Amino acid sequence: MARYAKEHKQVTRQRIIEQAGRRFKQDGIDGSGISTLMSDAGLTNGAFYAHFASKDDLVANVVAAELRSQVAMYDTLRPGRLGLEDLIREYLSPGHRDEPGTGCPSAALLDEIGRCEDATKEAYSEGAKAILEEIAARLAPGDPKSARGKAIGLFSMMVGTVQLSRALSDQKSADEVLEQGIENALAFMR
Amino acid sequence: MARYAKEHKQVTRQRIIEQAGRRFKQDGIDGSGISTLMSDAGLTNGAFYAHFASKDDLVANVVAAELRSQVAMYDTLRPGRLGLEDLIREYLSPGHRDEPGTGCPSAALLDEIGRCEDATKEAYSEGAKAILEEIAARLAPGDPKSARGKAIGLFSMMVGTVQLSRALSDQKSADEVLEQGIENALAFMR
DNA sequence: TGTACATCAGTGAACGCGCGTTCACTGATGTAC
DNA sequence: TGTACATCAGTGAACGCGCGTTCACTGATGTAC
Repeated sequence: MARYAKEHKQVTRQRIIEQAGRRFKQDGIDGSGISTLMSDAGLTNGAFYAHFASKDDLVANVVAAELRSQVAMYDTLRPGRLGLEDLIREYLSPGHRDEPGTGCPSAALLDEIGRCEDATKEAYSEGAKAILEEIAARLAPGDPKSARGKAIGLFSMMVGTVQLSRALSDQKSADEVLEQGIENALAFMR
Repeated sequence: MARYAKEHKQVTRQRIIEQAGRRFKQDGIDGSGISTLMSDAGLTNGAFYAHFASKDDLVANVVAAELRSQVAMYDTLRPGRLGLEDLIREYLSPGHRDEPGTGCPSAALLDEIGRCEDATKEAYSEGAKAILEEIAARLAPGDPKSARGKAIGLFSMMVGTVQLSRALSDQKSADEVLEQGIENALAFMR
């Protein structure tokens, strides 16, 4: 292999983390093996431990990165409540439901994260806190502190609704859940 | 081994299903192996295939049984909205959060169920439908049909809130999520 | 009443496989002289 | 300018282990005679 530029290894590391995020959200954390993860990143299994101390170490880094990118997404929205409404409609869309790999990590992995080791839960907690702040700031720009409780409810409902829709076997019910979910979320945020 | 009464094998099968429900909810479906599941039921691994065609077959049966017992629980509640309020407070309690093995299968496994094969998702769908009907009937005894949408929102919010509380690493935030969750659920059901 | 046999839930060892992890090695490059 | 060496990201085979699954066997009982 070539002797690379100084950032090369970090770039590779980021690629592994990014691809692992996709794979975890698609197949679950327990459902994704190191060989698959590395081959997703265009590498072989042996290189994994040059980048991470263990699978758990990767998981914590992936969860941190996934939540960071979720937080960043709030900056791309229209300002205030309008942006939140747009987000709700996109979040509770068939497109998001049917593409977990590129979607919300909470919708795809939240119960599994609850069973992970502490470092992963810490990474999740930090990201979740930032997301709740983003939501609260849009619900009540003047007083985000008091809107925090409502943000928790809105976020939980959105996550639960997508998970429910994904778990239903008939598309008609699954679609109904999403449509009702939009109404419910919009009603709740008022 | 003894030649048992006619029901004996069915009793054993039910015991396996019941114990597997606990174990799945505690360690995840992917996280629970056949040997562990059978030893939980007081048996050895070899006997498994006298009861089930495969692990997937067990999973579908466990999900069906878990949801049946969730539906049955609604009959033990106080009638109408009062019973629903009691349920919300118990569901969003630290006790429920800290004991997933004896708790709600949706809170423990919903995203994993979304990745299961169709038979499991069908079992889940049927049970979820019955639960939503129970909730809707209590929200609007006169017109449960129109309350179905609200039932979806209430159920999703409760599931998402418990998952979120379980995923947080510091107990203070985790408790805050549950407390706010009760307020949110009670506000939403009005 | 006593013996031989059929039943069948459950045992436990073994199967191939993929898991997470380790490690001796590769080979393209930059550096030293 | 040309050659020898150090670097180090990545390779790929191997480790022990637990997975889901199979199967020859056990042994306590009820039944047949």
